[in-house]
Amino acid sequence: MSKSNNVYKDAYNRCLRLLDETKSLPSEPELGTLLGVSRTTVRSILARMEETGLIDWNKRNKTVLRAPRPEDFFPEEETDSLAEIIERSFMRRLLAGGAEAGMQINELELAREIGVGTTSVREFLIRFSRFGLIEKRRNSHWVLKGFTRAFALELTEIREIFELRSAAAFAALPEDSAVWADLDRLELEHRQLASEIATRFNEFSELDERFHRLIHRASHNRFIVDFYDVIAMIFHYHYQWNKAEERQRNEVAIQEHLAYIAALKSRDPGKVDAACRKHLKSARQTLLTSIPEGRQMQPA
Amino acid sequence: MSKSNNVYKDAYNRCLRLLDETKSLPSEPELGTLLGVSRTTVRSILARMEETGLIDWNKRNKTVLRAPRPEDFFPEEETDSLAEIIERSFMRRLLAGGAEAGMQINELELAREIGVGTTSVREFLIRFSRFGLIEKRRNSHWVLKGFTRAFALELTEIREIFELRSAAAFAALPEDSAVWADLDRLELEHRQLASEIATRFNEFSELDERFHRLIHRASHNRFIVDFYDVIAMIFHYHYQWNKAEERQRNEVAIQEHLAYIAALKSRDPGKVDAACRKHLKSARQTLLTSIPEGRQMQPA
DNA sequence: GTAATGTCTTTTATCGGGAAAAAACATTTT
DNA sequence: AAAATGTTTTTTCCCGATAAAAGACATTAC
Repeated sequence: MSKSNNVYKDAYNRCLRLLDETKSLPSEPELGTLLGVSRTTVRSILARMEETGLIDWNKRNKTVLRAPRPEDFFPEEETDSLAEIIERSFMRRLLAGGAEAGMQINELELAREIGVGTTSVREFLIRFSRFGLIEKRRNSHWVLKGFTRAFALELTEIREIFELRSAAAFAALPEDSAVWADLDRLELEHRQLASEIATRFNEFSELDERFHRLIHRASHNRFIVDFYDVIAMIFHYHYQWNKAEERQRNEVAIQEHLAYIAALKSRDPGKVDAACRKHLKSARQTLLTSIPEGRQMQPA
Repeated sequence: MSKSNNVYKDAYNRCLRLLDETKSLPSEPELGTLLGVSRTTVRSILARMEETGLIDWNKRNKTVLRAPRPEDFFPEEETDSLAEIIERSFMRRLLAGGAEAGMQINELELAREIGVGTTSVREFLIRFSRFGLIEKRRNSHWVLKGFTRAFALELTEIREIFELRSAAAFAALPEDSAVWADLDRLELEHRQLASEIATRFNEFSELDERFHRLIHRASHNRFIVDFYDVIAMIFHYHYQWNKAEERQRNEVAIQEHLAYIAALKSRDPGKVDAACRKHLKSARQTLLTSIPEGRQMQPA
């Protein structure tokens, strides 16, 4: 079987959405950039679109013949990369409970249960290990360290160090830096979301990530920027898992963000520090309350 | 070929050194713990030792018949794991120059040149990516970010944040903590090394790592502890590469460590902070001077 | 002559297989 | 009965192979 063509399927689906907007598609290289794939994949997409009568394709001419129908799309689950499938499956087990600290992780068993090769699982575990939740025993199995209270505290400690620093760096950026426009745009999005919170509260998670990444980038330090991957990952699954009071929490967070943005715009270090601290404190609280107190990691 | 038996060969060599010290070897499980391998490997070792007339092996009885000779040992290069081989080979290229920032890294080519399978190279690159020197383009090649001045500055910035924090935590540890004994032992080792600096200056690198790891552990934060892997890796290869003024540098560093240790023992936060800062500053300087000024990373 | 399309080559992502090493189970020894 | 040895099973590590995807080169269109 070797390799699934999820890249093609995902790009195909995204390309279908373009058909609604135009009467004819752009050049192959242009489509490639637009969809983030190579020309090889673009040509496969065009070939299929011609086959299914969606477009008429003749060299430079790619005329749209009809609007895409629901059945033209590939099923969602076929557009995920193996890495995403493995990650989701792994995180589900991890958060579903029964995943005690100290437990062994078996590559072969994981591979079998998910229905993929061992190589993909190995690569996933190696990549995943930087999140600090698992650890490798040389020439042997992986050990689960567990999504514990200790983990959350260690994670948020670093987050707070890094974000306070990044926020200070952000506020010190020159007037003509492009980030101020980015910040304005984010502020607007926050206000829009706040006004429609009743129906759109679940969109906050994505906005949250973009906001914090913008701030972290101001550190100009790859280790700080990369560390946000760990935070984003944890919060991503945390949000999926723990929906209790979601709307309420997000409403509070939006207001904190707006205060934080105002502080950044004031460029007053003291205000920035205070607003940042306040928000981080409640973020930590949210995370901590979702972790059951009972089980603690055993000392090694 | 599938898998090399380097674990066996390395353990065999280490086991040979035990023969000098005793008249008979301990039980199989005990040997396994001692050598850090499974009983399966222990039994392979014993089997060969019997074959080559090194021991007489009969059930619980493992009598040493003769002292090991140089030709009994497996060649050093056969005892390295594939991961180590790939890492060394990769770092040599990286530091040997000609490795410009932005350059592409080709898995297949690397695998061919080192003479290993692509899987091992891929796994290495994934593991290595957390050091911040390379980056993956989705569905495509890796990009070298380069061992640049910017890298060194970003690395040392984090190091300083983490170590100042860890040092403060260390000094605040209770009197009865085991770390104070560890620190005393390290202090002694420093003094011994200082007195024989003329002949043993190249042993400093290893002592340096142990010292800093001890301090970082006081943070009780896995992300801080793990980050020292990045520092250790960089300094390890940096030391191998840049031997200029090595003795002089190490002599200074030992004195700084001793002052740092004294400050920790005083448990005076102000003194700790000052001694730590002073040492980190000169460590940063050492690293920076070894990096050519000229080439800078291109903005993305 | 620039930028597209058409064609061919190389590289990446992933699997299955096989030897090395670990782990589990059964049996013996003290 | 605790701990060793003997035996069998399982898992990890690593390679080679193959389809998907990217990339390079050749050709054509404007």
